[in-house]
Amino acid sequence: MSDAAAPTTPRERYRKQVRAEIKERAWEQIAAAGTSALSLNKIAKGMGLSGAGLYRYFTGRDELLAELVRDACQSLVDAFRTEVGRGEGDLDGLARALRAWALADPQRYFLVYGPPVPGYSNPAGLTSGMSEVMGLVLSACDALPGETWAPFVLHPERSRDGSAAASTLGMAVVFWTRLHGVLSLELSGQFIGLGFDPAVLYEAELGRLSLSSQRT
Amino acid sequence: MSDAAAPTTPRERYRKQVRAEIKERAWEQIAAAGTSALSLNKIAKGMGLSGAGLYRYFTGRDELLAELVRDACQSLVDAFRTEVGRGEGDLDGLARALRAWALADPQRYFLVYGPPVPGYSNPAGLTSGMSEVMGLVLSACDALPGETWAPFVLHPERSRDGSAAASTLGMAVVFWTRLHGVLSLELSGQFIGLGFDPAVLYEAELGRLSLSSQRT
DNA sequence: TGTACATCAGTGAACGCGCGTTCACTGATGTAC
DNA sequence: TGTACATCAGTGAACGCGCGTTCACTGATGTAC
Repeated sequence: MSDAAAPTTPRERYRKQVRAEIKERAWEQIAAAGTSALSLNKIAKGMGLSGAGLYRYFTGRDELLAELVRDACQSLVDAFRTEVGRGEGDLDGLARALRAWALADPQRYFLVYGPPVPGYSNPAGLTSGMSEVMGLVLSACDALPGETWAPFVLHPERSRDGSAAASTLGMAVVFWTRLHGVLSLELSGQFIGLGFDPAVLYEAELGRLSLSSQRT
Repeated sequence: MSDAAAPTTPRERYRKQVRAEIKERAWEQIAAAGTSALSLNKIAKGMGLSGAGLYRYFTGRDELLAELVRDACQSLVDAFRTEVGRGEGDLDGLARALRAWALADPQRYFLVYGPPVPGYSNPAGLTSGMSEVMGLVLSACDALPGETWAPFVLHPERSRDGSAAASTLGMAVVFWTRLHGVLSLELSGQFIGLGFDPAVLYEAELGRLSLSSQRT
């Protein structure tokens, strides 16, 4: 919790603080009406600033958006790391952390895993945070008790080179796509009125993942 | 292909034609830059009309958007029905039709199954077309050779009332969420640069669905 | 400790833009006698 | 077949709005001697 002993002047501290509040209010806007509703002017007014004042802290809308995406990724990494730190870094733990993180702010989830935001190219260079997320999922898959993930191998002809990682990687992708399938439909409100309990669906898919691993 | 013998006056025919062109250009805009980029004025200019001219055909942006959503649903229903008509109404046929339909216009897919569009409330009343889509998937699940879908039953305590539909319904939901998981991530470009072939992933998930059914 | 200067947060006005939408109006197309 | 009228497609100008962004400027905060 304690900040690093970086020699921060009062001004630098103030800048960080204001930048943080700007981003906080940006998240509120996004949570309320989606990414396209993000308005620099409204953020400024909300903080008692003139619209132009924001440009002391961000060079423009694009930079703000880029940093929001980065923060979103980092926040997911943190959630996963916390889970790992508590000794819950197995597939179940990560899956539940993922769902909790997504439900806490659906728009943030879609900013990372949703359709590309019109003005910005997020999937261009895979965010460094995202590769870490994948790495944690891979670790969890690797540590599973099941003997083989053969059913999830994608390219059998490629796994011949002795790399046990091929099946693990296939497993991780299935983990990702199946949970995303339930989660994104839930966050989109597609289950409303259909009588399904999204939490049950999610746990059921998760259980089926673990089951197929314990089947020797 | 032949129109119904409705007594259409030339004017009515012309109106339908212009409305159709408006929607066509609207789809082009959405395909190019997402739903939020839909601009009535640009559509009008593109057709050589003044911006105000559009209001002869749509009461406003909302009505146009609503009709686009309806058309998108109907188009998916048509794709499914065509597949059924060709005798390919099984799970595999529907799944492939779904993917082809999605790839033909990713934004259209997201308009139906994606995050709610800011200004419009699509999932309020389940579109009548969507319930038909679900119906066709249910039929396909029901016609599967497997003896039981027990692994997919969601609420075992509820399926005690002899309704065999409980397991079928669970199966249909899993069909939906798993394929959506792969498809939506593919359409979002999330697989780019990761070395996966989305088509292979999709077929693999589909195969696993069928496999678990053939296991007595 | 006090003065001179540089740095920087924030203002207010303006720019150009595109949006959805309204309104009074023109001109062509269809209808009724 | 020709005339009088109603319907309706489309225009052009305007309204109000909010957007991102720039620019010259003010006033407070920090720094150097």
